Amino acid sequence: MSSNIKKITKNSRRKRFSDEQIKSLETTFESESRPELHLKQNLANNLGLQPRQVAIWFQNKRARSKSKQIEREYSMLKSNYDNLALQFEALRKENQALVIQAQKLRKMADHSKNDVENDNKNQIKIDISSHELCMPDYLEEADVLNMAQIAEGSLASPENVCSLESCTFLDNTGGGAEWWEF
DNA sequence: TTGTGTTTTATTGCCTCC
DNA sequence: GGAGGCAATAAAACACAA
Repeated sequence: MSSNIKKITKNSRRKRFSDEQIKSLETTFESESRPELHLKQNLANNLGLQPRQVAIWFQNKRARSKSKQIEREYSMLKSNYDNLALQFEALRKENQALVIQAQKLRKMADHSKNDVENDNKNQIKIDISSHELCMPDYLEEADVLNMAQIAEGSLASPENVCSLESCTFLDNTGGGAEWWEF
C-alpha cells in the first residue's frame, strides 16, 4: 500500500455503514449476491454511498458468506465423522467378540472330529472309577455317557437323563472328553 | 482505562473473461 | 487491454474482560 493512500485513509476517518444501509445491502444480497453495475449504482445513490463502496461491500460480503458456508460444511462433516467413528468402534468390538466365539467353536469342532475318528477305530475305552470299558459300534456317545453316569450313581431321577444335544458335554471344551480314554 | 481479540471497510495484486 | 471477481492483507472501529 502506498504512503499516499495510507494518508488518504487516515485523514478520511472511515466510518461503518449505518444499520439502514446494512439492512438494504443485506436484502439485496439475499436476492442477488453479484449485482450488476446499474444495480450497484442505484444502491449507492439510494444509500448515499460511493458505487465503489457498494462494490467492495458485496465483495466482502461474498467472502464472509463463503467462509461461513465452509464452517457449516466442516461442522457437518465433523459430525458425520464422529458418528462413523462411534459405529466403527462398536463394529470393531462386535467383530472381536465374534472372532473369539469362532475360535471356541473351532476348538469344539476339532474335539468332535477326534471323537468321530475314534469311533471309526471301533474301540472306545471308558475309565470309570478305575474300570475300563469298551464301547461297541451300536452305542451312541450319549448312551455311553449315560451309562457312565448311572455307573457312578449320579442320576438321582429320570429327568436328569440327557441326550447329547441337551447336555453341556460339547459346551465344556475338554470337560466331557475327560470321560474318554483311548 | 487499556490491552486484546473480533468485525468491518478498504486496498492490492493476480486471474479470467470478453 | 479493461472490467470485474477473488484471496490475502491492512487498518479502523468496535466489544469486552481485567
